[in-house]
Amino acid sequence: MHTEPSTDTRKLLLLITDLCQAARFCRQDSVFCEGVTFSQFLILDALATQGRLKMTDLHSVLAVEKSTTTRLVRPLIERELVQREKADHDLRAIYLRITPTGKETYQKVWGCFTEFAETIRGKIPEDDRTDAYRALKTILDAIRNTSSVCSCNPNDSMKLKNGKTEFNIT
Amino acid sequence: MHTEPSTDTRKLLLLITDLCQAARFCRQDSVFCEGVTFSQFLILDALATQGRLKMTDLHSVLAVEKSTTTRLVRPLIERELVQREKADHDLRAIYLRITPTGKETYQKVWGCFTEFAETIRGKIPEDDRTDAYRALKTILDAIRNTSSVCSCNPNDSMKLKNGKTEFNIT
DNA sequence: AGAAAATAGTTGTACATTACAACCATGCAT
DNA sequence: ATGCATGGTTGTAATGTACAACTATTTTCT
Repeated sequence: MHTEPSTDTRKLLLLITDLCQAARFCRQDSVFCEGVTFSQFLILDALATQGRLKMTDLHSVLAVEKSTTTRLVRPLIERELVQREKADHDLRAIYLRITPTGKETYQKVWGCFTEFAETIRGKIPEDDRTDAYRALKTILDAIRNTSSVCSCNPNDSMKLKNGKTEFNIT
Repeated sequence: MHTEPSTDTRKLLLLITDLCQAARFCRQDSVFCEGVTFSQFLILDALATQGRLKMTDLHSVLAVEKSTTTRLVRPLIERELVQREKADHDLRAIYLRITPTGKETYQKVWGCFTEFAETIRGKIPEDDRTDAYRALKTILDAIRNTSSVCSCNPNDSMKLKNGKTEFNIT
């Protein structure tokens, strides 16, 4: 059986659409609680399970740019769920540690997330579960490891976004 | 074999983390071209394949709030990739139609996306492919159909959001 | 030792995605 | 009619995100 490429492309488009919707859904406030967003929960989780971490470590946990990490962490520090510590071996680095309050909050939020996770789990036939997880992981990895700079994109200097035009006259 | 809940919850957390990253990745500019974003591509696709559509129809295609639809469509109209038409049977409704320019752009972007899709497809073992797609769909649907308002969330009035503070660590 | 390069982190800026609430115009039902 | 429902836009704002510029420190190489 030969799969026609364009049909398959469309299948992937639909899947990715669903994927984006699901991702959106998972980050909704209603999934969490205590005023903690998904990213913040990930940070708390990393700190709670791995102990003291540097900002750099968080970059890879969150897979975001360093400036983004700074901004994601900020509200946690303001709320004193996380605290900053100077690293003595390197004055540039900053360690983060979860505070006792942070730990409490983390546990509550973990509770919320567990409810959510259990509901989802309940909707996946038990027999399929392991396979489904594995399959999902395969696809997600495939997506993430695709470094696609689309070939028709040689020079996006005059990209039109939201009606605002920039002309590069050289 | 009994699956321990908390382990399984963690498994789902990791999966969802990956999911969000993948979704983010898929919407990157590098996947598309012609200055069209993922959502805009979806709109063009819907119009190209289904012909004239009302804003309302797009709400469900995109699964977003109506105000969001308005804003997503706007740049396409400004760039004249899509045009608005009054519906005569209902003066409130507005029909959208893809323009010839829009169709051209759509085809180019579809090309970009095809490249992307093919790269991904190449990374999923052929035997697994059908199963993987199905499994993914199962999980995504499970997620989307989970109406989780977490029970510890009676009143999130005192939420602290991204304030602006300068760090002072001494 | 001193200059150059690399690394850690913050801030400025900007954009994408998204929602809720308020609003306007039109259509429908009682 | 009058009032509720529907389709759409605008105001406002939160969240996530990146890139570039900058500071401060550390490392590396001459």
